[in-house]
Amino acid sequence: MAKPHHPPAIILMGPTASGKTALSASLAQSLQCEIISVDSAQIYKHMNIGTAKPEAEFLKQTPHHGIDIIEPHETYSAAKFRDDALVHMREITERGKIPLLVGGTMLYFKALIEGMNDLPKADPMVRLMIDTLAEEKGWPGVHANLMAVDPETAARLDPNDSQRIQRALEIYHLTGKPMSEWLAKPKYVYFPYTPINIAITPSDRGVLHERIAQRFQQMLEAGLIDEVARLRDEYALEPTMPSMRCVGYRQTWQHLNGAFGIPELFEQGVAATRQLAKRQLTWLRAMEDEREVAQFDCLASDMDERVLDYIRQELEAHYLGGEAQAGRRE
RNA sequence: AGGCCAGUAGCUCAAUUGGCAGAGCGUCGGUCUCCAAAACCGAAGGUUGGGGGUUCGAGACCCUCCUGGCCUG
Repeated sequence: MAKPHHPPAIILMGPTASGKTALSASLAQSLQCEIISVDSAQIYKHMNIGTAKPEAEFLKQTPHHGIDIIEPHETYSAAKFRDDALVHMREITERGKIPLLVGGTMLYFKALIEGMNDLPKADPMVRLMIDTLAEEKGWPGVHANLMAVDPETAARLDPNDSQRIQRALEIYHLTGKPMSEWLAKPKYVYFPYTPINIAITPSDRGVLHERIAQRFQQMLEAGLIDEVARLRDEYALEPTMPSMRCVGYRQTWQHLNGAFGIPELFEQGVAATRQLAKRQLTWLRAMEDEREVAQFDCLASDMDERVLDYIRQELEAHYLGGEAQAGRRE
């Protein structure tokens, strides 16, 4: 049986403030590629400063996808990302270019590459209903309800895990079947590409923390507070919306409400970013255990060249080496 | 110079009448199937400013020194 020779896709992962954007700009100069942003915050229009979007010039000279695709009051999901990304990847490949997926939203990477089970999409009405229930009896109480209809899922969830309890209950309400039953079915995996997995991680967390503080300071100087104030004026936003729960935006929202002054806004914003970076690094460690991921130190001065060398070497191996690659199948 | 107040985890602060030094935040580790920059779980961390004393037992009481703040001259 002939193995399919899938076209390449570069998977570039890294925590916030690790230099992904600069690296991708550098790679785009040497490779025929288009960029797909794998970032759950850069999807929002008008949220530019706090999400550290690439500069206009870079956006213009290299095609980008997945940036500025929804309004701040709208919602997105890992499943939508997967669908969108697969379309972009096919089109980019058809244009004879390489898709360069860059970002720090690790669940999106996982959803794209490993696929997802066929589950119903989010239903705002059902979620509202469950939220109301939670206000009455608390999440442990809702967890008890889940235990009655889907004991298997309830058992693996903490009684305070609001979002996952809600999701599990939502699936039950929508389909009449417990989530555990849906997850037991085989997962549809479709990723017809040869991934070149790259993780850029800091050899020294302290230095990353310094970068994070520096960058947040720059965001404040660039007008982050004004950006959020304007968003609040122009859109009917709530602090519970995903866009306003983004790192930096949540804290600025609180500052605008008078919860604290700018020094504390800085401290809290920086701390939230550090926590984000920590969770991203946890994801990366787990992913490295499961598939081949080349690691590079994002603090090294020659990171860009090293990554480019690695990519060229991988591309050659896949294309000239002939003997290739088993497609990912499960 | 004299008087008063304070000093406890990285930070902000708790700790009946002297009775096993705690919490929140931060930090670190982890979980993750349609909100994921989200949500959740766990862990580490202390010579209670130093030294001496009283006591079966001191973060607390006594003496002394150090540091910071306030008041007076």
